[in-house]
Amino acid sequence: MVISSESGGRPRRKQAIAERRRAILEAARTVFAQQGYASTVVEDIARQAEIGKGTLYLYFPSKEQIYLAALLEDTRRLDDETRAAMGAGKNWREKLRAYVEVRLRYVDEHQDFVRIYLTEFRSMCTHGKPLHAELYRVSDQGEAQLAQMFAAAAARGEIRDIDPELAAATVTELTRGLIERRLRHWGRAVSPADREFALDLLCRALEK
Amino acid sequence: MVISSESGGRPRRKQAIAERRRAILEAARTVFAQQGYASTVVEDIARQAEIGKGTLYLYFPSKEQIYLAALLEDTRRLDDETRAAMGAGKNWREKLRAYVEVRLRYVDEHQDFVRIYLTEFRSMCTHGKPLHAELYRVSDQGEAQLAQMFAAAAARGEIRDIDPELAAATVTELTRGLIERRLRHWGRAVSPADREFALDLLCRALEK
Amino acid sequence: MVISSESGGRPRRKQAIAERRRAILEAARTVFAQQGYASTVVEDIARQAEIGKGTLYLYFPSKEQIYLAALLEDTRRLDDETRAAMGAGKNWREKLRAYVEVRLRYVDEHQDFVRIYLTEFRSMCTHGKPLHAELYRVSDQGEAQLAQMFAAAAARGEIRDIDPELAAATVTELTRGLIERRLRHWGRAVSPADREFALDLLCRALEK
Amino acid sequence: MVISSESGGRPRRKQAIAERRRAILEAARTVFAQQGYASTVVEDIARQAEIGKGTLYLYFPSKEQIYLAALLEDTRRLDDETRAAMGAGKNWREKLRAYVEVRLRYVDEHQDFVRIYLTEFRSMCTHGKPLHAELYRVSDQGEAQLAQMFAAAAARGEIRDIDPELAAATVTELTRGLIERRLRHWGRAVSPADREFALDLLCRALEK
DNA sequence: CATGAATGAGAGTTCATTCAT
DNA sequence: TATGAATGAACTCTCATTCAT
Repeated sequence: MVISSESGGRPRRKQAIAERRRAILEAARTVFAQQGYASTVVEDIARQAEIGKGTLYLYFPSKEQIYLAALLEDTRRLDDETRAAMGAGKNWREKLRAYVEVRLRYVDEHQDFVRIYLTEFRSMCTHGKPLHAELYRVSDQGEAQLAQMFAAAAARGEIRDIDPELAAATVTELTRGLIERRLRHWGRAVSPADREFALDLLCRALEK
Repeated sequence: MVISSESGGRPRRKQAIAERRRAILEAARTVFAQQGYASTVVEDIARQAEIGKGTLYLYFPSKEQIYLAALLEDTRRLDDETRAAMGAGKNWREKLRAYVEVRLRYVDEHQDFVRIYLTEFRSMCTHGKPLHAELYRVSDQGEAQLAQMFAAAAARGEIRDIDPELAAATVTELTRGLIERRLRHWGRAVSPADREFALDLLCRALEK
Repeated sequence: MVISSESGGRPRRKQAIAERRRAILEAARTVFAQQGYASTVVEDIARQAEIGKGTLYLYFPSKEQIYLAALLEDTRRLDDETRAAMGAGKNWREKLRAYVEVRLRYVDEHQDFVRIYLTEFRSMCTHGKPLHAELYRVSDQGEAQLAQMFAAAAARGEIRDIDPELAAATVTELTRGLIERRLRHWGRAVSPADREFALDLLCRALEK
Repeated sequence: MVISSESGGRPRRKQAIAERRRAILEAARTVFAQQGYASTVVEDIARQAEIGKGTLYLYFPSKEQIYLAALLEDTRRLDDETRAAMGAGKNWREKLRAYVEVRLRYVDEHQDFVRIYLTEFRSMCTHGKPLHAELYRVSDQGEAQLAQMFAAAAARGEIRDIDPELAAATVTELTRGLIERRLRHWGRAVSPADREFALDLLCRALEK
């Protein structure tokens, strides 16, 4: 096929660039997750992505930006999935369960990202680094959704009258705990029990 | 020259060395907490400790070991205080509250340590670094105590029949959440409400 | 396909190539003059010439060769103009004035070239780089003409009996001084006074 | 001798540091003069100075600063010598001759510096680089002295009534020409004749 | 013929660690 | 014992040049 040379050429190029970016980010996640930000050498990422060191710098301006872009991309995906899953829930219990389950599923499928997110990213946050404001925003979105949901449920009298933001923070933290445990004892299949324990605990504490 | 008695001279020396080590660790904590592990330069620690850079290497073999030693020392202290406070509690509720309150108090008094612990340390854990096995052990001790306590309470029928380790992990995570929130929004005095919310949630979920 | 005649097709091509080369050199001069050799990036030249970066390498084998070619071309032009102007002079005074004025005019019209010539080029000369022997030759030609002229004038007894080469070198240097001053304090319109001062000085020193 | 341990120690150290700085600058001059600024690699300077690459950075913050410091040091020395020599001259002719001779002598003794000064430095000047204001100042001082001298001589009616600054600039340029010629044709001992030609020319042009 | 994405050698700089004093 | 000047391996990032399209 020789059709679409002029009209298709540019989009094809754009797509190729996007593809390359994605590949680099994928490689970066792998390496960052294995070695951490500081120990990762730019050349490692290039090797993992099977491109030249200089090529990286055609797609990203610095090591740090690669890192942030990798985080941002995955954070967005996680947020999208969370939003979708919670939207499908019919009541607060289902939505709560959806939130937790999406996140746990994400760990299994994107172990690298989560490993980075839980450790390196927070470390960077704590120490001054301004980072992408965008990343912060997306990062907090999940919790914000939970808070809204709790506020609505409380307004309808479906749960006790609690501070929705506190409740949301609590859910976030418990979920993070589940994730960390799964990340640590990889393979040990206790996760379902863990999850049910946490969900049960939350329901008992929130319901009227 | 007075020949120092074996039994008197050596201990004195040992004590002086221990004192010096402590001073170095104190300085290290301050600097690590402010700048993070990677950004901290060995010379910063030396300057903060008001000693020469080379002198550091008489007391510790590497930057990393200073870091770990600083963490270990404080982790031990925290564990000691936790043990003492929980011991003073008369029932599971009091012990639980003691656990949480000791840790929250520790944040206020040792902000530096906690900042390191919550961010940098976890980052190191996740990535290969074997670290001190000792540090891991001490670090998990608090949670082990909680688990024992829950097991005992369950045996006595004071709480529901739950997996004590899961319960302990949950408490750990909620407490960590409280600490992070306090660390992030320093000054915002909502912390007591946060704490009571968490404790209330735990009690509701655990009691029969 | 029309087989292009050997005699007609090729010259046309050659001309097109020469045209392209000239355009590249023009662009190169602009950029080199603004940023200096070291700070200039090959891509800057390509952009200025409105062609692709790779295309440059079809016309010149390296950045350095572009630089030298740019210098050579302009040096040749300057030499041509100098020769013509001096040829029109009727006696040594007029020829001398012609030499100086042509060069000063050249500064105004080819500021870029002169800027490169006075600074970068000399730097390269001094340090090993063999450069184009051609460039050296053309570059010295103006001075050689002056020397010849002084030798002739001395032979005719119109000026003192001085070493014509020394006199020529002196003229070269004074002219270069005028040019540098003009280049530095651009706009300050004292240049005519400067010029007359230098010419007057030379005449006083040379005449019998 | 074991005297002066406390009281002499610090000054000795300061002196050692100054000595080291001087040695580095000496090495830097050698290398810069041979290869030019751009082609010189920091490691070359270190090797020439017989120290480690990192050690350089204990004494200077950057390659550029080494360069400037080398220039400044020598420029100061040249200015000092010029001032002294001109001060010793009893009339404008002697002072003028002193100026020229000091500078020519300097070339013989500090070939490296002069080579840098004449080529690289001017190149840097021309292209934006702010540099040490100090370096500019010192650099212009010699010419300023000449101008003052001519102004005084003109006021006393010893020379024609010319613009002293123009005259000074002219002397500077002629001297620079002498230096360049000497630098180019090293060994060819025409220099005395060159010098006398230039001086004779200046005197003829300036005197009443 | 024209292009610009890809490359990797090589640059300046930092810093944990050593060791002569 | 205490020191900090010295070190060089290792880092991130640049850019002249190539070559598949």
